[in-house]
This record gives sequence, C-alpha cells and structure tokens, in this order.
Amino acid sequence: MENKIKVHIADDHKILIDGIEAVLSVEDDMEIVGHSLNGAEVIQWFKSKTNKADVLIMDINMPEKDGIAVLKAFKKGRKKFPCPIIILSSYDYIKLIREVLKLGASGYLAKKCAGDNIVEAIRRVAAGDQYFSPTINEKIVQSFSGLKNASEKPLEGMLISALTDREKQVLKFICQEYNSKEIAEQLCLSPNTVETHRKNLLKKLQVKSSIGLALFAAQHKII
Amino acid sequence: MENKIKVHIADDHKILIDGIEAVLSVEDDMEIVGHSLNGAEVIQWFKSKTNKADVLIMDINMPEKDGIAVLKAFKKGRKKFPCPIIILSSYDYIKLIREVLKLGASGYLAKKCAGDNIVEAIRRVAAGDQYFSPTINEKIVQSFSGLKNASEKPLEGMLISALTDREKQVLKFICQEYNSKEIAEQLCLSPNTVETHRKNLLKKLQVKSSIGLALFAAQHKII
DNA sequence: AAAAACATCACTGAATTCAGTGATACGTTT
DNA sequence: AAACGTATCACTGAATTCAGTGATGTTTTT
Repeated sequence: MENKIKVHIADDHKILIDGIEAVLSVEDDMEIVGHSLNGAEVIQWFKSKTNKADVLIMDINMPEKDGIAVLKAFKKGRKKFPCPIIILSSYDYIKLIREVLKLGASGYLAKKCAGDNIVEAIRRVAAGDQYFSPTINEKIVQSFSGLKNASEKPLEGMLISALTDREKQVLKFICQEYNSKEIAEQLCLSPNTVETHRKNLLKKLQVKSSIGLALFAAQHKII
Repeated sequence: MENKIKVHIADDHKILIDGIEAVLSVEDDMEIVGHSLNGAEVIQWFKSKTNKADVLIMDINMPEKDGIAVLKAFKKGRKKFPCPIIILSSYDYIKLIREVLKLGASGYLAKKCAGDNIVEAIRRVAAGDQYFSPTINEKIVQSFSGLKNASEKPLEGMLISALTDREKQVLKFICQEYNSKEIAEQLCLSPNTVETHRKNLLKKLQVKSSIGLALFAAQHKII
C-alpha cells in the first residue's frame, strides 16, 4: 500500500512503545515513523521539518514535559497542530478528558483498552474524526447526560494542569523534603513566597498538609 | 517447536498485555497461555489445576491485589511457587527491588526497558536463572558496591517488613493526614507514644519528615 | 480595555513536628 | 539469665508549618 498512515508514539515506557509497534506491524495501512520517551522529545521531533507523522499517540504522564504541556506547547505555537493527537492514559477522570479535548486532542484511549481500539483509533483520527475507547466514551456520555457518578471528582477534581508551573516546581521540592526556607534558596525566592505557594497548593488540592501534597504528587507521578 | 515456554501476563493495562503478546508472537519458543488484569485474577488462574504456565510476568500496581500481595500469597500458601515470576514495574526503587526478590521473584524489568529484554528475560528465567533489565541491574550493582552514597548503610535495608505492626499502623494514619493527637485518639494511645513511633519511623526509613514517610508508603503501596 | 490569573513579598499567632533523652514493662532469643 | 526488640509514656526547646490577611506588579484571557 502506498499511503500508509504514519504514526508517532510517545510514552516513557519503552516496553509499551515496543508493544504497540508490534500490534501495529500486522496492519498494512499504518506504520510507526518515530517515537519519544518524554514530552521534550516529542516537541523536538515535530520541530524537525524532515519528520512528519499523520497521527501522534501520546501518554500524559511523562518526564521532562508531560502530555498536557506538549498539547499546550503545540497550541501556543499559534500554528496548526502538526497532526491529530490521541491521548493514551491510565487516567479516566472526566475533567482530565475534557481538558485535553479543550487543548485540541482528537482522541482519548484508556490504557486498559484493548489493542484493537488503538488500531481503530488511528484510522478514525487519521480520517479526521474523533475517537474514544469504549470506557472513555461511556464516561463522556454519562457526564453529558448528567448521570455523573463517582468519577466527576477525582481528588476533588483537581488536576495537575490546574497547578501553575511555579506551584508544580515548589511541589517537587516539597516532595524532596525541602522545607520552605530551603526551597526559597533553591528558587531564589523569599521564604514567604514559597509559603504562599504552599498554601495555595493546599487549597487547590484540598488536602490538610504537605503530606497530602506529596501523596497527590506521587499518585499523579509528577515527582 | 514442541516445548514452548508458556507465559502468563498480569497487568491492569490491557493495551500493554496486547502489546507484549504481539512482541512475543514473533518468537517461536514461547507463547502466552493466559493473562490477568489484577492480582486476584492471577491467584484465581493459578489455582485452577488445568492452567499452567512456565513464567509469570506481573506488574506491581494492580487493583484488587497488587503484585506484592500476590507474591506473598504464593509464598504463604504453598512452599513452592507455581512458576518463576518476573516483576514488570515502572518503579525502580532499590528497596522495592530487594523486597520483591526477598519475596521470591526471579526477575525484575523496568517498564522503560525495551521489548527485547522481555524476551530475553523469559528465556533466562524459564531456564532457572534470574534476569534484570539493564537499568535495574545497574541499580543493584550500584547499591551492592555502595557506590551510590551512604544510603545503603546505617540502618539501611529498611523495608516494609522491617517496620513493626504498630509502626505500620501509625504510618497509615499519617498518610491519611491525621496528626499525632488524632492518631492517638484513633488508637487509644498517648500522643507521646505516637510521636515516638513517628520518630522511630523517621529513623528506620531514613527520611527527614513525614512527607518522606508518606512517599515511602505510597511507593510501597502500604496505604 | 477590563477582568482574571499568576507571581511576588510581608506579618502575626497558633498548631505541629522534630530532636534528644530517659523510663517502664513485656515478650523472645540466645 | 542476659540481651534484644517492641510498646508504652513523658519532658523540653527549637524549627516548621498552617491559617488568615493584605499588597503590588505582570501576564493572559475575555
């Protein structure tokens, strides 16, 4: 076949990339033309004029820059997206899904979905449609129809992306057990400022103490 | 080939199972004979006398029962494991690695390792050897040779199992953001006693603050 | 252009944690 | 029997966090 769909995969788990590559290899209308292990690599790859892809499948949790940051970066560049983007995540929080759609994603796959879904998703998205894996689609419909049950508020609905860059930065230091004074030194700030950020984090994430902050960070792998 | 290595895969991400299955399908000396999406399924599957596998590849983070719990269950019930077990995890903490090895695992793969490693791991482990993916092996050697830093000496080797029941109990409450006074009420103890447990936890786990305790607990899934 | 969000800094006072020490009692293990 | 680990409780003082408020300037969004 001549016009194969060119796919780029981004995930920090190489084993998953290899796995998806193996899954796609039996399909004769698509091929993997590149992969990235973190968000920075994704942006770098698409910057290169010689590299092109028709579909980008991207995890949200990645080091360096996460999937949200990549979406924002692409959106900010003012230009059009390099290609349709499918988010592949283990999270299925409705707010997160809404967020990435707002940021321009064309599809959303839960990691617990089957390999078939990914093939289908690539074809549909490459054709200009949107695609959501079954469980995700269910969530969206539920939420739309007001049937939202438990999943509307994961940790009270606060997402990583609801935190500012500075707050995330401070949070990382908190998780390294630095106290406010030490963090202030690291970031060249006043300890008072760090304390303010810390308090804002407590409010946003609705936790009682820095322990809650650390656990949130751990659960969302932003540390 | 007659004697294919029979593999069972356990991971809560179906897409990863499908991926690994695709990777293994091109190897003619192994085959996947089953898979599980959580720890309970693993135990269930191996309970059935009709099901047999030569190697179990298992994630640590799974709902219902996690990988650690499965290892413990196998160790507890029978004397012999149903088969060699390879842990597949995104965590590469040295303490966690040591813990699963203590619990009888035969191999450890980081999820960021390549697909080739998994094939190699299966062959080696099926032959009765141990196998660790490159980055993991590095960590083990580093730790063994003490090159890392002093973190492997003083009261090191501190694992979940090194904590007393009471300490674990207190730790759980700490992770729920209770303060010492509240924990004392819950456990009908003096706040002073709780403080002592807290301080002993800090020493044993060699962390600076309760944040470190919470992160340890999160990483070791004891919360 | 106005409004909202972000980042910065300051002050106070109460609550909590952390470090260091020491003590009693009970059960294993050696 | 002695040593060890565990569980319990107490006291002090310094360090740190947390809550509440307020302020200024910049950037982004609407």
